[in-house]
Amino acid sequence: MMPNTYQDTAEELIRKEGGRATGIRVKILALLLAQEQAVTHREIEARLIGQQPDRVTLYRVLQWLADKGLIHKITSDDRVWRFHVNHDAYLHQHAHFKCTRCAKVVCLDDLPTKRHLTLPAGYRFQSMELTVKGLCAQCV
Amino acid sequence: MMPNTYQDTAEELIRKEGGRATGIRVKILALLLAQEQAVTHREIEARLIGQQPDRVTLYRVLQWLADKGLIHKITSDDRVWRFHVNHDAYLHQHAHFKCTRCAKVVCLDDLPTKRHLTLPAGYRFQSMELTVKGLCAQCV
DNA sequence: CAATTCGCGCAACTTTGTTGCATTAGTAAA
DNA sequence: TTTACTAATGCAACAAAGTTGCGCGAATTG
Repeated sequence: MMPNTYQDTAEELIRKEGGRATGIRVKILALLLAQEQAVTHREIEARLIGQQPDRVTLYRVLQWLADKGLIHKITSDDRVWRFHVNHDAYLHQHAHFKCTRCAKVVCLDDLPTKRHLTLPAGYRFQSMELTVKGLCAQCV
Repeated sequence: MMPNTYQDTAEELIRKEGGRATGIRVKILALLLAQEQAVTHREIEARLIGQQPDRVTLYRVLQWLADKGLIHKITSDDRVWRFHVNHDAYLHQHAHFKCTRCAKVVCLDDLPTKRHLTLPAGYRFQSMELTVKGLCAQCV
């Protein structure tokens, strides 16, 4: 289910950022590398079988990974952060999809161009967050 | 600062929805009618001078107003709901702008067309939430 | 192998929002 | 105006998500 490659990749990525390759850090990042969809703090906690990690540590590891740009945090309307690995395709800004039935969140490839938007006078654009809602293939 | 008209309008709108024109309901909706930008629960609490409303009541009034379509809830990355009156211009779906310095949130007029988005096969579109981030005119 | 210090784990706290229930106060009818 | 009905309020307690402080252990470096 989760080959060693993920563990190895995780360790390599962490070292490349100058961090210590802690057991937990490696396990968390490896787990994230193996996920298709974005996962919540709770889901990660539940899937770290065998290992029962401290909640605070998990929060801090996730924050660290996000700060280093290895993963990204996703806002949602349920006030829960979701996390997803920054694959090459997602290094740039991209939209997210959230299923209104099963609450699954996945990353979409693109973002509509910003020139379709007009901001009030004097406002400066920095970035945009787009979440598409609907039904995923399993819930349709 | 807040003419009676807002109170009167608020009372009228509430009755039109079949609700009781309670003192607090009227005051809250009147306050929202007077706001340019979207406000948080906390901000409303602070601005309801003289009246020190129960937190729970405030939450319930806001939820009721949202359920009746008189206001709308806005999601944000700081896990705090913001509320804004449904003026005519905002009855349809629209985008929101959030200032990354002062955290101000305002409603934008439009939403880019959805035809620029491609969902994975089998996924069904329902709606989209777009938040533009940047600096507002005061913070530039 | 020893020293350093980064990161973990525990405890306590904060913020935001919700639920249950008794009481109050709008509203409409007498 | 008074009465009766019930929607809505206010209190207390709870819940979920996330944060802060701090001592200790373990990953790394020399």
